[in-house]
Amino acid sequence: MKTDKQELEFVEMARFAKAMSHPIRLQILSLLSKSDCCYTGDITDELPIARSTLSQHFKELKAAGLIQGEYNPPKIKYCLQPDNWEKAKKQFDNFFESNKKSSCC
Amino acid sequence: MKTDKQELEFVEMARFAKAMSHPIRLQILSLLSKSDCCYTGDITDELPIARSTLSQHFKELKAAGLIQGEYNPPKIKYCLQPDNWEKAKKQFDNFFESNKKSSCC
DNA sequence: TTTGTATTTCGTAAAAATACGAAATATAAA
DNA sequence: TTTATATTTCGTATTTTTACGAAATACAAA
Repeated sequence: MKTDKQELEFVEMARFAKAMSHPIRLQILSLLSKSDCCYTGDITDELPIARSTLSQHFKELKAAGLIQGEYNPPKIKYCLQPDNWEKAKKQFDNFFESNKKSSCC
Repeated sequence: MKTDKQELEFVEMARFAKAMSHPIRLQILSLLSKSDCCYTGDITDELPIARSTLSQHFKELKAAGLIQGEYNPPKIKYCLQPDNWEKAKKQFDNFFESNKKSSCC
């Protein structure tokens, strides 16, 4: 069914939205992009939050597929995950586009 | 400071993202738009969920400012909230736009 | 006035998110 | 080998989210 397909799409999009539903995580994503899409510095210099908490946020962004990390202890290099990033962008674009503000209200 | 301004923007955007972080709520938003941005029918016909649960989802969408409802008991007419809808659209657009996939990864 | 309809609020329970500090991990540098 | 560095994992506590059924609400129609 077509409906089921869209329902699955919504499930996936909701997962991206949830990953973006915390200010810290939006800041992380923004930081990653600003440093040419990757970041290696000490990110707690930029964010007022415990390291372990930050690590949890990274974990969630990774679980949602929005970022990826190369681990070379004691450093890690975090990057946006280009494919899913593009996918999320398209889903949101499309969602807002096909749900335009109309004149009915 | 400029940073604080952006932080506030992220707080607001995170609120929109959270409102959109559940498949049912995405379906609701989608339904509203498809029925010319408003909906008056029995929405539980379309969604496999208890009425009270649905009502909670409506409440959250309302709290986030994405929808509005005219209450004429026993019916309610739900509509997208055009201004905030537009605002959310722009925030997401802008966020993905300024965080483009680059060639670094 | 009673009945029907569509919705919300209430009470409750279970699961998930958020945050922290302490300890563990893995490598580089001294 | 010891020390320093950046990060994760663990244990824990608090708050928030999600879901349901039962009861309440508010009006229209019979």
